[in-house]
Amino acid sequence: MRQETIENYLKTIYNLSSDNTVVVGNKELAGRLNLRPATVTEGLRKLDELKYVFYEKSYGTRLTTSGAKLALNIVRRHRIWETYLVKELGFGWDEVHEIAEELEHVKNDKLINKLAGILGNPIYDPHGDPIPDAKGKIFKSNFIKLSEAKPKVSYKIMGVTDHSSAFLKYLEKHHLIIGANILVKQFEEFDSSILLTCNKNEIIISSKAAECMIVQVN
Amino acid sequence: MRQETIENYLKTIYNLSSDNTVVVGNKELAGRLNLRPATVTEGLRKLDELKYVFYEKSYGTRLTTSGAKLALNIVRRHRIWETYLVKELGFGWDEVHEIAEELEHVKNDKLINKLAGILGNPIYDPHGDPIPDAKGKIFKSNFIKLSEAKPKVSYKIMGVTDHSSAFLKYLEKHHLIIGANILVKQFEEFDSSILLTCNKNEIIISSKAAECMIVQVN
DNA sequence: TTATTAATTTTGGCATACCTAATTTATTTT
DNA sequence: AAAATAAATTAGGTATGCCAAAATTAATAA
Ligand SMILES: [Mn+2]
Ligand SMILES: [Mn+2]
Ligand SMILES: [Mn+2]
Ligand SMILES: [Mn+2]
Repeated sequence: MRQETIENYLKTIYNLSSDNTVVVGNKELAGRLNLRPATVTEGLRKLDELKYVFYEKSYGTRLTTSGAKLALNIVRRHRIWETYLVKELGFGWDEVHEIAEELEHVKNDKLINKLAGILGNPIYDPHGDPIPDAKGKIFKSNFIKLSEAKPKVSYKIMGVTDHSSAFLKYLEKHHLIIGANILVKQFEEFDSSILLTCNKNEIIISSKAAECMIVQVN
Repeated sequence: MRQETIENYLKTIYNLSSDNTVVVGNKELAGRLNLRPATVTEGLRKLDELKYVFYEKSYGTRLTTSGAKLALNIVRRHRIWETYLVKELGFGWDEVHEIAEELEHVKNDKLINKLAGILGNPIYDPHGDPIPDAKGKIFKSNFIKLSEAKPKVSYKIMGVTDHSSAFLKYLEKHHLIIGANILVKQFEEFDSSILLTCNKNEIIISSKAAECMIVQVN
């Protein structure tokens, strides 16, 4: 298997398995990788042979220790590059994901560690995602999705789970950036939309948007 | 054809054809690309169909205008990255070529132009190779190989044509770095080795090394 | 100019990464 | 527990990028 293919599978399995607690299904994996389920079945069989995953037919897939190690490494590269592009090269947080998708496959630990060093070994990337350290250790936090927040509680925005330019630009337009403090006023029963205040401005957020926002109690 | 394959062919043809004046042969191209001649024959047929090259069977290959344009773009990316790695990230000139071989395929003009801007739009890379500007324009110089120099003339080292770590470390050990002034004392008839002075030290250089050093009359 | 040698191309194959359509297996609904 | 639906797998196929060995063409030496 091509190294880039392996890396994309492992990274995606990692992102879907929330810390290896959930087994990943073929259909969802196929969707994320822009492949057909049949293709993914083949791919997983090979990754299983390479001992990167435990693949149980018709059931699901988990990363092995070595698979998780590689996955964490790719995730580190991706997030370090995103951070470097934003902090050192002046890109917007909405334009770095695509570039990092390519840069993450450049294999050179010295390079990544140098970038990380220049950045002061950051723990979070521009989207609030935790950056594994050189050993693969990741800072564990107790963030929740905004869609799971409680009314009348004040939160701080810590991250996003959708990295698309469209979504990030939308957030920016409403000043819903990382670090911003928001007060959840109420949930609309009808469509689960949320009324909240941010910088003294009231705004209504769709449940879809709230699903993609990560917050922490203030 | 995969984009990366195309880029590697075009870049290599560019590097072998000295400004498109020489037609490139299959055997040499195969050697540079680490492929077999039979493979290159196929590849060139496809590139010809894509209008990136003029490929004349059993004769040789030249870049078309569009092929040259793409080639220049890859060369620019490669050399900008090499320069950035050395100047901004603290790598040695002997360790950047391999990394740049990967980074050069990351396609994002804004990124390259940003790096170039930070560097002050350099015209030469760490090995003395000219860097095409964003439009593909290259600064033309009248450098010669040290092997073609004349005795009793003083030169300045302007570049190298071998980017291997082994060669660059050898040069560094003898202070034969870019910008250094040397005086060619004499050519040894027997093996074409060169006796020269650099920083008041005498040193003998093999013809093989001299072939890979680019100089300019002082 | 005819050998001889070197470069190039052709032929036939192999492996990888995909796909669609058909089939099987698992999960929901009724 | 059937029936219906959804997910996963298998079977069969295409396109790409590579190779070795044989055949051809071009270049060089005799
Ligand atoms: Mn990203
Ligand atoms: Mn990110
Ligand atoms: Mn180089
Ligand atoms: Mn260079």
